[in-house]
Amino acid sequence: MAPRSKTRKPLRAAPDEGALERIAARRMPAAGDGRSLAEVACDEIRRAIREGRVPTGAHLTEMELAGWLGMSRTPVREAMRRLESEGLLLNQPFRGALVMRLDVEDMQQMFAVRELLEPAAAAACALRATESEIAALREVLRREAEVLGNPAALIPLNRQFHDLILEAARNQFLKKAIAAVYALIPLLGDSNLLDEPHARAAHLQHLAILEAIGERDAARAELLARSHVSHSLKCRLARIEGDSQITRS
Amino acid sequence: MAPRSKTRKPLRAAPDEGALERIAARRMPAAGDGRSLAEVACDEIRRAIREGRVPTGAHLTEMELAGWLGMSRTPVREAMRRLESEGLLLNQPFRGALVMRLDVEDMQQMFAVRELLEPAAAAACALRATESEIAALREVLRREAEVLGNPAALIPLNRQFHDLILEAARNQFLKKAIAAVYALIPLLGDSNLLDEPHARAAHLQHLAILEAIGERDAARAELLARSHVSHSLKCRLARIEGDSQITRS
DNA sequence: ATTGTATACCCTGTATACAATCCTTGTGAA
DNA sequence: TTCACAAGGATTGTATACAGGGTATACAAT
Repeated sequence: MAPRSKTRKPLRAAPDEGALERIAARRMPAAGDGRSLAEVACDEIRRAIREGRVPTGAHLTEMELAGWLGMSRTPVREAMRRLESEGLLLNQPFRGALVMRLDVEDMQQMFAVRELLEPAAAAACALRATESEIAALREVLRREAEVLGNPAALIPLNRQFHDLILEAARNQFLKKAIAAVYALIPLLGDSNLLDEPHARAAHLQHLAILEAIGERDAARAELLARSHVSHSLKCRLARIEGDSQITRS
Repeated sequence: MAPRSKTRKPLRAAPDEGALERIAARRMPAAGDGRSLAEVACDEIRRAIREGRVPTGAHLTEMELAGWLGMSRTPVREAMRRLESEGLLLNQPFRGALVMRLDVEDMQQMFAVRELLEPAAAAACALRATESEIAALREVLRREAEVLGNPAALIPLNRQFHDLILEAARNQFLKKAIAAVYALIPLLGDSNLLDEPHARAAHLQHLAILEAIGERDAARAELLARSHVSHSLKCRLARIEGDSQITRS
């Protein structure tokens, strides 16, 4: 089917000089921890974007990232395609990719959808969560209370709280829809939870939501979740005066 | 930040011997129509799934698909990763991929989320659509009326109607969330619109929704869109007695 | 000085070679 | 008979080679 004329050249004809460094820097597929290099690349790039080390609007090339991450273009390429489909990168055919940029209006759109989806998840959770799932939620909030001043510990717990609710809502499509929105959160820059007063407020809201869930009061859980999202947006907007990655429009 | 070592080689130094065969077997990236092979592969596989030529639950390997599509593993791999992230394929590390399978409960979950998102889109559309967008919607429905018995023509128009509403809703995140859900529609098998009575009913519902949008009545548009989705689910459920790809649980 | 054209270069898109991993299966011993 | 374990095959994960597209720049022509 492919009448290619094969002037088969040995691909390994590269001169041996530098072979030592090669071997020393040998990378196994799925190195060590079972994660593929493509996954590593994906996470690294995402993290760099979230931390602002790669500014929004920056131009990225496969070779550049491959050099930075110490791997070949193939897994980098895969990672870039994935980030593109998540919406973090904007691919320009034959010309590399741009780091997506969100303005204030985009952020408001994002929160508008979150105000739709997260309350639905809370309500479904109130209806369908098992007792052990509710116990797990309580445990997360108990630990959350202990680290309100420590964002590095708090942020994963916050994430876990939301993930557990979503899991208990028993709807893979709700999960997918929310994931599609959450994917762009790295573009928003620093989390609200870096600010301790807001962290305390958010924690209290979590407690209230969980209480409603525990009482199987779906309507109240829904309402509280909506105001939780809405409060989070207000905090973000208030902070935009500062150094956020979000461009003021 | 680009530690590229440039061993600048003359790219034009290719010897002329064998040039004829090369030209005969020429493969261009982004062949002809501007679409990359990876995109072609993605669409082909998706289509094969939708049409049931690849049954749900089937096991796929990269080489197999590469052979079928007449291209190398690289673009196929890219396509599979994309379809995996859409949720159509389930990747099993080192073991290939499975075509995802939805049961009735999954379908009900999907429609539950659509009942949340599509009414929101209709409402936002009613608030924000320009007059020319509304005119475009009218035009689509006018053409829809003419092909109610011709699914091949009807289905793209139906899609266009929903896309135009989504576009007019002016919310990229709503768009992303709905896209995440729609991505799995190919797994549902045959469209409801193959059935002319249902096509007529759906068309009438479209007209009603558009009328509400034209009158800028967001609440009514929302309500009508919800019942449109709900009706669509009922039709799907009624058809599951038959030959659907959906497995009865 | 400005515009048209050729050319060189960077980067992507694709193919293929190679390495690592997983699963299967067969063989041996308890 | 059953379990442990090793060898082998199948398939993915990764690296690299190569061709083609897109753009900028230099040079020529007006």
